[in-house]
Amino acid sequence: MSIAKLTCPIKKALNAKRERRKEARPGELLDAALDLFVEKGFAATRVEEVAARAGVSKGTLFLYFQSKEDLFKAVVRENISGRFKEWGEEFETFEGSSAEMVSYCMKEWWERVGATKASGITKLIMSEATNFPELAAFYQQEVIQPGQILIRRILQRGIDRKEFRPLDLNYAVYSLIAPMIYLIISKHSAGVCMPGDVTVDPQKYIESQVSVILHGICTQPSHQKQDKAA
Amino acid sequence: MSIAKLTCPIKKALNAKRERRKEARPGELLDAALDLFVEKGFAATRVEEVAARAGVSKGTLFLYFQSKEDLFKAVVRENISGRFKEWGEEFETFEGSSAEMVSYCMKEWWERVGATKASGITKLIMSEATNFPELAAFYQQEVIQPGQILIRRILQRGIDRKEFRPLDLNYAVYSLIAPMIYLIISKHSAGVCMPGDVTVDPQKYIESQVSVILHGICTQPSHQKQDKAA
DNA sequence: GCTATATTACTAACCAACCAGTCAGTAACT
DNA sequence: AGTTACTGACTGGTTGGTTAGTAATATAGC
Repeated sequence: MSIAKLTCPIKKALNAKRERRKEARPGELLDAALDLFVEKGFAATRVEEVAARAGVSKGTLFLYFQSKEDLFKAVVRENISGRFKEWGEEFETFEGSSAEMVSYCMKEWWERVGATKASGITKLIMSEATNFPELAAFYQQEVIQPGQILIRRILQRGIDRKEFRPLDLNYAVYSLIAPMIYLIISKHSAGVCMPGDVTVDPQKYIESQVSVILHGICTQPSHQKQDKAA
Repeated sequence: MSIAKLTCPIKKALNAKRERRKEARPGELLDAALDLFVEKGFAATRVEEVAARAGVSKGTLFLYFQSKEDLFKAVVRENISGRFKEWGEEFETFEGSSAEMVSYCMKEWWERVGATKASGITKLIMSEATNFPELAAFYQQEVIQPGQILIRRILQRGIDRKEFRPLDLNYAVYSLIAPMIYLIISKHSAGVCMPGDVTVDPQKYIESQVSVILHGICTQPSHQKQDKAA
């Protein structure tokens, strides 16, 4: 039906070269999807726009990913999952005090995750969890749980060594998590969290948080006398 | 055009009584809108569903509110703005130590705001700020700024009285704000933030946070020796 | 090297469903 | 008989996903 319409012989003659690059397409689509998901969220991102940014048509996208949700999961796997193995290993080999460890982890986390596009995915999940429960469950299992386990191990180490006072880990983990998540939300919420007239520097923010937390959980002040110069 | 279709004489004869209640409509619509905005977010909420829950047709909603955004702003004004006057007055008349004040404020905030539907609006704004910049600006001005100012005053009071050590207020405010916002996000994110297998009690969460924070900012332990029994 | 044929990566028109906002028309009040 | 609160069909626009059809490449035969 409607054969005549199917091809537009006039067309944009320039750059209309149709390329075949089966290998490169998935990666390019994932890059484009990450950008757009972070920028606009899951629901508000149009698959056609993802395809356009990757330089292909919408049809091609559905050739490589079964659905929009499938595309999203692939983005998560590509950009976030799999980092925890590396972090766990770093935990094992860390040499300093537990206070130094907390400080180191929070600063490194910012550099390696918080400051990157990947953090936008975390914010997206918090935002749209209720509307897309399947994605939420996926992320919970793939990212949140491993992350919490790692943080518990750090605190447990400090308690075992008597560097931190006894803490209920079920709640104390959030003393580290909450400020980090808040920083992410701030970064991706167009200045709603932090007023634009007072510029907040992430590094200083983290230093301030770490300082309060360490004062709050260490047994002796001496334990947290690390880096004053930063 | 198409006059015949315009009325269906058969119709659902039962409960099809058309009522005229000009006074009650706006309030009922605002209640319904609050529920649905909190439950599904701004973009995902359908104005027709809001109207249906309020027991009127979509057309009636647009009789009372110019647009969906206008409806949202009305919800914010109805449920959140205007509380700060009352809070400011409480600040003036508070008698205890600043540590007690911090503890009192955070617990009261949970009861009066965090635990109510109103907190869903805060989460919604964080989530959709980038997609609806006008709403974000509105909320920033109407809610966030007054809130931050109040928190600064509390911390400044502690510093002035030498109960808290000297703090850079531009960053220290977030030691109080971040855990509260994180609690809100958790509450409205279908268990993504806090794993379902470990039940987290908001009261205990706040106690834990307050404990760490006060250990972290007080000059002497004696200053924060308030309520052990809770 | 050149043409014919087969394969498949890719495209874009299309569909069905959805939705904010409008307005001609209806019925409940005065 | 007039006023107006209220309705619901309609418009114009959007979007996830499908599929018939197109063109770039590979291979074979000469």
